Amino acid sequence: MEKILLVDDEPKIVRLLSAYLVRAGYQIVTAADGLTAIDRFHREHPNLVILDLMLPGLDGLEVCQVIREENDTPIIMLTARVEEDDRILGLELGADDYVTKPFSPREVVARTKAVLRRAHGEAPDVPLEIGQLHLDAVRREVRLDGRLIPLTATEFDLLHTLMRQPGRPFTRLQLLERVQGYAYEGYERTIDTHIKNLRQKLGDPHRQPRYILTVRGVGYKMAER
Amino acid sequence: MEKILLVDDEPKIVRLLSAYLVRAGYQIVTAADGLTAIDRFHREHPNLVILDLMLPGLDGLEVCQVIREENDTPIIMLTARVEEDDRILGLELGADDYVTKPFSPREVVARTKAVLRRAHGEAPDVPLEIGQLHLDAVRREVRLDGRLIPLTATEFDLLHTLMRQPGRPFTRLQLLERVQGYAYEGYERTIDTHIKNLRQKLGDPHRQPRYILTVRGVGYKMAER
DNA sequence: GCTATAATAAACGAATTGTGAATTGATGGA
DNA sequence: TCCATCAATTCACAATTCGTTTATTATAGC
Repeated sequence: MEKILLVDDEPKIVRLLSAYLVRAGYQIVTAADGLTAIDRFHREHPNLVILDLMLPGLDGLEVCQVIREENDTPIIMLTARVEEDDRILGLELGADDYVTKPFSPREVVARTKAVLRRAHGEAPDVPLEIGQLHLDAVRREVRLDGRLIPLTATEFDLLHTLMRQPGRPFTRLQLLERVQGYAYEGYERTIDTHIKNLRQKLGDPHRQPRYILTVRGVGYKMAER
Repeated sequence: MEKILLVDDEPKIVRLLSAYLVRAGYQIVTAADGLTAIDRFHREHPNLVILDLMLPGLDGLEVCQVIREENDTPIIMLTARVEEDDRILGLELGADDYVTKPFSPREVVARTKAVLRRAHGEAPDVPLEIGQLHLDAVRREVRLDGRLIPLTATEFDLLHTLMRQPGRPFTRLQLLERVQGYAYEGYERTIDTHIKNLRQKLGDPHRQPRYILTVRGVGYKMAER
């Protein structure tokens, strides 16, 4: 699980962002001032730092510099509105991304994901192919024998997950998490319905399925070819 | 993140352009006179220089020459004079583009993007064509069945983004980023309204759209032909 | 055959999108 | 400078689609 160091002196913002980030599956460590931030950084070795520009004591820029001198941990800066703060103009942030206040928590989560993906050397969306079943992740299209199969967003994500690791069985819980995000709360058997619909669209009878195989007692898996 | 050196002696213009460029995702370094500009240039190694023609001390042309003698960093000139001479002179001295005052910040951002794209050897602004819909990125014109369709700047950028990769769906967040700049802060569904207006202008009913297709659960995409 | 697990169909409720209208902000001219 | 205009954004509500749940039937494995 990836660890994020969240540095802000406003408890309200820390609470809000923490909630969203935890929901998105990250582990959160917090600090309310610059010195604590650097201490936590050394102790915890976070995968990413979210840093408010204005902090008591050592401010965000200084913390940013200290971190940069040590390693390449990605940094996202939270800044006041650009137009109103001349300090920002011509400033070397040294950050990987920044978000201006007021921001939406969703935006911060989105940028966090993007920055971490970049940092990991994101896996490119290679076209997947199993038998006559082709999936293009960029276009979000699935073709069977060359014919376009219209899928809903959920069905597509489900199939995509299965096709990325053919032969590996996924539990319903894993599939639910993948499809609904980490903050799932629901009935495992929802997946069954999606699988049913997928099989129908793919003309894949459950009796002798060509593509989506049932793993009794576990969940489902993709045929290997 | 790309770094831009912005050289102008009018603080108002520096503030205005900085705000727009930061919003567009660039990192800004500023200078108010020619000598400082050259100093900053050496220190900061910007990816692009935006240069006012008239500067105290060393003027823009001279700064341009100095930079050109050293390397190929792209230069955009800002000029208040309208005479042809200056334009030609500036271009002869090695400026990659020029903008005459009074200019709109949007235009400067647009040219900045274009010049940097060119500098990276990326695809030039080729005319795009889907069915009877033609888009000319250089002239920022869109024609349907040969008739000019007047679009706002945002509508144009949105359509341009979609048309550059027909068949690929874009999320509202991706479109917002593209249209409002990197540091967007806003409501995703603003995009819906722009799409609605675009469809209206293109005579593209949402029920059986010819050009802009809705991808439910994802966003929008351009038809492929 | 018995039991646990999976498949299916149908009904309900939640989420997404389209749209008109109101609001805010920028731009240009008198 | 003030006003008129246009663009961009936000909001509210209706229409639609999709996801989830429930109930029932079918099946696999012991």
